[in-house]
Formats: sequence, structure tokens, C-alpha cells
Amino acid sequence: MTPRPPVRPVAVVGPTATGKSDLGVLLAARFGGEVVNADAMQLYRGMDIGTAKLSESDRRGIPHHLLDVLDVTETASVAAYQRHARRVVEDLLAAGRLPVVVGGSGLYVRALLDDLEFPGTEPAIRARLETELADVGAATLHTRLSELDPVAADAILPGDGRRIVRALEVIELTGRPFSASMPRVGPARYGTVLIGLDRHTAELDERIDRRVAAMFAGGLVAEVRGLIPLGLRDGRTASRALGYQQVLSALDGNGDLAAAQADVVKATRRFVRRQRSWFRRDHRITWLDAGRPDLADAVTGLL
RNA sequence: GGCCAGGUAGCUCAGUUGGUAUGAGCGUCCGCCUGAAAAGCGGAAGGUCGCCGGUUCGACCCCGGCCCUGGCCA
Repeated sequence: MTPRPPVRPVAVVGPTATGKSDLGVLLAARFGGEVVNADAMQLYRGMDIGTAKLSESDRRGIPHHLLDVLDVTETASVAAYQRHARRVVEDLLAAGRLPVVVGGSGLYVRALLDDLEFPGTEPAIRARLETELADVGAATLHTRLSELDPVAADAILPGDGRRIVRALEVIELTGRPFSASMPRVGPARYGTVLIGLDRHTAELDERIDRRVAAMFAGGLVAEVRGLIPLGLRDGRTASRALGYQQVLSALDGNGDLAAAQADVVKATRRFVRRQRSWFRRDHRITWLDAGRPDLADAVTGLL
């Protein structure tokens, strides 16, 4: 007998390399669900090894959505992700399938599950402001922001050029202030159950070590080389992905791939810290140790 | 055994011509994050300056001895 599919979607979140993808497949298989990716870098076509994308066979026939939807030259966009992901989740719910959201991109998860509304964007304005940022520096733009929108200026640190530019863009575009703070954490859309997967740091560090070594041994460098002619270097988002960034700069520089590998490990550990600090404040998340033997049952009990 | 270089923050190293170490990068910890988010921005903690003695009002800095590390010579 198959368990009755829960009506509430599940989201499996948490730091990288904990085992989210495998758990996602397991849950989808058990409940007749489908996986919805919430990982910004797995959006990219051709970026497989470095993003630890599940292989076709590891997906065990479970449909995966929002994987391989962007070209390496395209800039990722939370707003686009939000539209696309919500549509997929809603379609699954309508079809009586369990959406299993899996990913470690905190902002993407919140965009999907919270009432975040992204004001539009205007490339011309953005470009102009970015040029200005390069010319006059973040501090000057921050001063301007504090005149136009004191609240936003207060929330955005004076050195954060990127965010200052975005705030100025939104103000110019909409004529309204930019809300620079995340909304309070409320009930999750669709009644989604949030599961956080984590492991003890020592254990996770070791897994990262092994995973990165496996990526290099498994052809990451060749993958990067193959993506260069497709425009990886010009990709604003893709060229910054962990692994790709470091290999790219090794290929451009001294060619020291062993050093690049060590850099990837370090950067990934840093990333884990940022992911934890992001997810830490989301009190809807029920945290589970990914190493526990009864993980699948523990999760099932929460659904 | 002799000669040389060096022993300063968890690591790699600046620095102080003697006046309570402006230390830096990395690491660690913490925070922020609304159209690049595997991105971006910020804050904090950490040092009896190898040990012992001497000179001095005062030593991380000068002197002596010792210990440790690296290199060269034997």
C-alpha cells in the first residue's frame, strides 16, 4: 500500500553537501511527488559536476523541475525564478502531486514561499547607476540614497554598492521607496512544511573535502573548459559559481588546479556559514541531522 | 660540533631607531541580505612579541645564556 500523498508541499533546505537532493528524491518517490529545484546554480544548463546536480540515474525517474533552464550567459533572476517556480508548484498541487522543493539558495526559497514582491528592473537605469558606482564609489551613492530614501539607506550598509544601486534603480523606476528589509517570517505559502538538513561541522567539512575532490577527479575542469566557448566567462551569475569561478581563474592565471581545488573547499565552507546564518532565522524550519539513520521516517512524521 | 637566518594573533608574516602592540592577510565567531544570492556587504574575538637573567625610571626592541626551527659547512 502506498502512503496517501500529503497535500502540503515540502521544502528541504539547509547548507550545501548535507544530502538534500537525495532526500528530495526519496520523499518524492515515497509520496508520488516531483522535485522543484531551489538552487540558483543548478538552473544552468551544462553546469552539472560543479553544482553537484543529481545524475539522471540518481533521480530514479522522479521528474525534476527548474533544472537546466538557463543558458550560462544568462543572468539568474529571483523574480523570474519566483514566477516559474510558483507556476510549477501550483500545477503539481492541481494534479495531486506532492511538490518537493529542494535547494540551498535562501532567497530563492523565500521568494517561492513568502510574499516577496519584486519591483521591476530597467537595464538602462541599472547600467547607468553601475557606471556611476564604478566612477564615484559606493559611499557617494549611499549619501544620495539617504536623501531619497532614509529608511533604505539605513538598512543598506554604505559599502554595499550592489544593493545601493538596486535601491536607487527601484526608486527611480517606481517613484516609491525601496523596502530593503526582508518581510517578517510568516506562514509559508501553500502550507509548505520546511525541513532543514544539517550535519556537524567536522563531518560536513569532510564531506565537502571529498565532494570537491570528486568533482575535480570527475571532470570539473573539462566541464569548465567546455563551457567557456558557450560564454561562461560572460555569464554574470554562472561565472561566479563555486568551483567554476576558481577553475576559471586558475585557467586564466598560473594554472595551479590543486590550489584551485583547495580554494573551492575553503569557499564552500564559507558558503555553508552564510547559508546557516540565512536559514537560522527562519523559525518555520524543523532541523534534522542528515546523518540520522531514520531520516526518511523522521521527515515523513513531520508531513 | 661550527656558521648563518629566524622564533610577534590559530596560520603566514609586517612592525616598534627602548615609552602600555594603529598590526595585515587568511582562519574562527557573529550579523545583514527584495530582479547577480554558490553573489554582495559589514562587525567582533584572539598576542605574558621563544625561555631565563642582566642593563634601564621603563625592554617585544639593547646585552648574556639557554631552548626550538630552517639552511649551509664539518
